[in-house]
Amino acid sequence: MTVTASVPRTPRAATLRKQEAILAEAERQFARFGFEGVSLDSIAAALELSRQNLLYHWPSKEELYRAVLDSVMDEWLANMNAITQAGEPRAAIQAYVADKLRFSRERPSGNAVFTREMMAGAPRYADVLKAQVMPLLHADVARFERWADEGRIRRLDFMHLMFLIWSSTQAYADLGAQFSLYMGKPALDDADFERARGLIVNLIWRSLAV
Amino acid sequence: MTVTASVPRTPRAATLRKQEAILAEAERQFARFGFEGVSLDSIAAALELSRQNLLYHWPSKEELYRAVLDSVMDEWLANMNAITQAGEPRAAIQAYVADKLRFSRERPSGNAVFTREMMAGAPRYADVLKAQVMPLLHADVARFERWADEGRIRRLDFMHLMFLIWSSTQAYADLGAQFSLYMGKPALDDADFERARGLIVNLIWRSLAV
DNA sequence: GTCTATACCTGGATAGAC
DNA sequence: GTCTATCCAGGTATAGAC
Repeated sequence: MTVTASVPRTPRAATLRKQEAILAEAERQFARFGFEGVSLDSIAAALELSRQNLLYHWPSKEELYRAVLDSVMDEWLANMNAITQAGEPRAAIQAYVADKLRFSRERPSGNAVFTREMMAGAPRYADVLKAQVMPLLHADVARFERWADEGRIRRLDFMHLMFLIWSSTQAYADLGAQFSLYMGKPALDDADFERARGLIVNLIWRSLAV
Repeated sequence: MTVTASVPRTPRAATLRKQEAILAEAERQFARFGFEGVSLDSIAAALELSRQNLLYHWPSKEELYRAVLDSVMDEWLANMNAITQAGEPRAAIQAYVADKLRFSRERPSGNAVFTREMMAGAPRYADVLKAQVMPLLHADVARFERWADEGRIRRLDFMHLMFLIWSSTQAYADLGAQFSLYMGKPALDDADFERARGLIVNLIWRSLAV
């Protein structure tokens, strides 16, 4: 009899850690090059794995891609309740913009994967976007409308306002590399995000305030 | 002797028209699926050409891709002088936002190809972006600074203001399909662009006006 | 200028040994 | 759970006939 049998060779924790590493690397690469621009080989190579090993953990490239999107969506949904939860318009704007920018700062790749998917017409994720994002958007717009009805904010085109908030904050994830290049620095820092936050919030609030 | 020899079989005009058709189709496909997501076959098929014929007109896929970017850049540079040319801040903002949105409306694919390239870190076009776009951006910021010095506008962070103008207008090209889907219509129409223009201009001017 | 044929490679995915 | 071997589709690009 050997002692090896009693020792668990591949603890579940290690496997989970590896799968998370794969997800993270996949997210990074999909963000830059899109679904078709990434090969399983390039993901595996970055982690010093073989492509075959990677396919052991996910049945296909597409499943891996959807797993990345699911993971981002989970975090996004957990963070993006700012407007509908807030009881007060100004606080809602401040919280929403700050949350969105923080998400852009902390998970730029995850954000960019989404943008790419949407630019392509969401061929692999339209169902989730329509089921999850669209209702949130309409709820936010409705909340603004109610505040306008109550005379607490001026009435703007709130749908397009949401598009502006969304695109101007998202850009700090998708185009952060370009922005920093144009400003002559290696990467965006906390101060840049703080300046962006201040500018966006002030711009919006100056137009909303009665 | 035959008469055919005296008749030019392939007039230059037809060739040019074909090359323009190729460029246009390539732009449309690169916009949606990115450089790697597009095959020469799919471009050729859409034009009812063979891939080989396509490669007769351009030496390689990469050359075709750069030709698309060059073509977009030419038009962009011709349109984007609004701020530096205007003598008056409010007119400058109005013209700039209107021009940028019009460009998003008239050439959404061209705009999207650029966004994709920048998201990837401009692996195939960084030289041109640095040489052409960056000086324009800094000139625009400098113009705002001068107007602020003269007390004609309030001082904001003009670099980030440019980022906001850029991203919020660009979104109507890159994400137009998503926006229209969220609004429950088949495509964005003139009224949508007009609403976007009004919102963005008003938002900015309310913060700039002294 | 356009076509057929072909070279050559990359990439996703499966089978099976260990 | 990881590796080697292999299959096969699709892709870029070139050669050469017409």
